Amino acid sequence: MQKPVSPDTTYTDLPFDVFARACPSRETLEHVTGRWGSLTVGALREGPCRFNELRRRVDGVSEKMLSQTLHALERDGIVTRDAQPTNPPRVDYELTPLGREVADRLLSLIHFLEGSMPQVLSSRQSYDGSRGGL
Amino acid sequence: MQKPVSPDTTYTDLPFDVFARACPSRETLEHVTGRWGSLTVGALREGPCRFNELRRRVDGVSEKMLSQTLHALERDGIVTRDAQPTNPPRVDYELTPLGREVADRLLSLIHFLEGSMPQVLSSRQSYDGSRGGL
DNA sequence: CGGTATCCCGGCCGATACTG
DNA sequence: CAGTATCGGCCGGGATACCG
Repeated sequence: MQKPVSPDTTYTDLPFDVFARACPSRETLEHVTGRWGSLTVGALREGPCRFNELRRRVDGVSEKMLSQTLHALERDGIVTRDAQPTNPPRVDYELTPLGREVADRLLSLIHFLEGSMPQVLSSRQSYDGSRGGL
Repeated sequence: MQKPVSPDTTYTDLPFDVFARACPSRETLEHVTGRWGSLTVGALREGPCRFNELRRRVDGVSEKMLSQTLHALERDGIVTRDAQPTNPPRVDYELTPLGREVADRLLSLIHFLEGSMPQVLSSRQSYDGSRGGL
């Protein structure tokens, strides 16, 4: 799966291949598909959102992890952060055009999986049953 | 994002919503998008594959993690395992029809991200630059 | 409201050794 | 070849406290 690479070239010169250990695309994929990354990007697809509203959309995320997740996504250019210097402070997060493309592909996967859960749960039962019965 | 749920119903009666904390679809999403799950499913899209061949396709994965990942995916009905009782042993892994659908959506995301890496890397530079320069 | 700093535990994950 | 078993570190991530 890895493409050959001559020793003195860097990955930035080459097509990016996520299957290669050293490729930076692997980091971005992990930011986007990580435990909280996928849900955060998916939730933002519904529109711009403030911090605590986002926390409510992504059920179960802690302040710390949401903050970390948003910083990583902002750094990668998936999300923009708009902080207004008002009191009380108001910060809006929003997907970039790049982020919207990512979100659409992610949501396609998410919705497909949600729709496949009956099949998945049934498969789990067979698997667990055949193991327990041996 | 979470849908209201009356106390005495279980999630299996309801549409599955990955944004709700207790929804089992969240586990499956994590199996499929996890650090090694996404790469394993993506690699298997190229066709059936034996264990060590798969290890080579997914650069950097350990035996232990590949084994764990494959078990979780098999349990969820994403991957089939075909063990032939020969010597030396030969085991082929293959995507199920469900797995192929998942893989296509995953690869759509992966290929999009690979193609967006110049933009991502440039965004990272701006982000890091504006932080370092303050 | 919208965060950051600190503490700390569980479990992810790599390394190694062993089995059939 | 295709795994399983065990050990240990390290870090993801929750809880809490605190700041502007």
